Amino acid sequence: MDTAAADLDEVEMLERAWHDVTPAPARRLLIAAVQAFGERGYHATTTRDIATRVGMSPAGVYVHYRSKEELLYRICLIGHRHSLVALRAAAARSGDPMTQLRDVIGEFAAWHALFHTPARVISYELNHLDPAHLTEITALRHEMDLVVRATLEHGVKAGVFDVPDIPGTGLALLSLTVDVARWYRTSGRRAPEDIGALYADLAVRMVQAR
Amino acid sequence: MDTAAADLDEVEMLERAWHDVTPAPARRLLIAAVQAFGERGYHATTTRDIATRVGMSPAGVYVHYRSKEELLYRICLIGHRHSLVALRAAAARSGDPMTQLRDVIGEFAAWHALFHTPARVISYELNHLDPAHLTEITALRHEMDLVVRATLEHGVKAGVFDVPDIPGTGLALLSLTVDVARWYRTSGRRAPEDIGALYADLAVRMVQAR
DNA sequence: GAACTAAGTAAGCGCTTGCTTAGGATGCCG
DNA sequence: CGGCATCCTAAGCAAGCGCTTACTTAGTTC
Repeated sequence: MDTAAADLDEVEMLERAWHDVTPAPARRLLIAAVQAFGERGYHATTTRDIATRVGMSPAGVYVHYRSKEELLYRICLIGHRHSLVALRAAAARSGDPMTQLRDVIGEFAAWHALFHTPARVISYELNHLDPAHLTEITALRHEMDLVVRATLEHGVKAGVFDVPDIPGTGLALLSLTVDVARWYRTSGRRAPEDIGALYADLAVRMVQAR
Repeated sequence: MDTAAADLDEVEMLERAWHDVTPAPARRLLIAAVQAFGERGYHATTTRDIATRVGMSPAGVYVHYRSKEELLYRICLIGHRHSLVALRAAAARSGDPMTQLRDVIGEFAAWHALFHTPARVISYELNHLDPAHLTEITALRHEMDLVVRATLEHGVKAGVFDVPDIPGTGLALLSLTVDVARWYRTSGRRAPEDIGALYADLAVRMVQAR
């Protein structure tokens, strides 16, 4: 798979996933910001860069967004909301603890690969948010923690998981999936669903008695 | 444990671990850069900030380093060398595959917690290096990959590990340890050695037959 | 057609940044 | 004591940054 084409795929996916960001130029700016922030980092990205990516003048950004920070805030908000929706949907799919764990970890890992650029932004650039925004986003991140932890508790209560340290294991599982965004490359040899399958398998091993 | 005191501990550890960076003002600048880059990110850190942290004028930085990028390069170099040394020492400690795996993963995870600020810099800011420097550092990172992979191969060959996908599992194990630098807080409830122990346990579970 | 709205531009502002230059201070050595 | 090396400073430069302002254009409504 050609990398430029894969990047185009990610843009297309974002256009679809973020179709409710309107008007269209505002959405295109937000997606351009994701690309730029993901590639260069928030502070190394200029508003001129973002504007140029969508064929606007630098002042065009301010027609739709109050500031550069607002772009980041919006990205973090929509990115976390979407990943939480994906996570919760995966958790709700099965009542069987082992299947549930496979679904939760497998799909979350795949999500981080599929949307690796926004995932990178929401995981590594969020510290550049204004304090109030950071607090809000941190709370959303904590929600993910709770979903994974509930999945482990479910398995322990059902007597099929052996997890001596639920918070620690939950943190490790979440950590595994989140870090996919750092190392994943569309030019790499593993497709998102393969990563998901591998991680689901490893998660199951982590909760079983030795 | 008080956070400011713990940060001071990290500075002291770095003063000791980096004692061969001379003269002393050069070392103090490098450590100040680690703190600043770790807290704010490379691009959001000014040379004035770094200089001020060690009580120098902004021009003082250039007495010892050619550029801001050279600070980052040096940090990445020394950080990776030290973590590689730690990793290899852990791998060499035992000939028993299971113990070796516990040592490698447990101590690497603990290292990322203990030195979480430089670890954060070398994992998340390296993309801001000049291209030639980035290539060099990327090769060092690849060395870590090889150590972990060799550990898995050792166990598989000895017939005590069940790892269908060695590269993938190696990547996941490395990913687990590297991501400690992102989430670890000295104010958190887990000490580095506790994290190491938890991760060693999870690693062992990941390589055993289900 | 006039008024308004939405979306955008060109120009520019005030400030910041990484870095350079010219010079200074201190300590050491012959 | 003079020369040199080391370590540093004050001042300033050129470029760039996020953002503002005054204006333009196109579309819509009455």
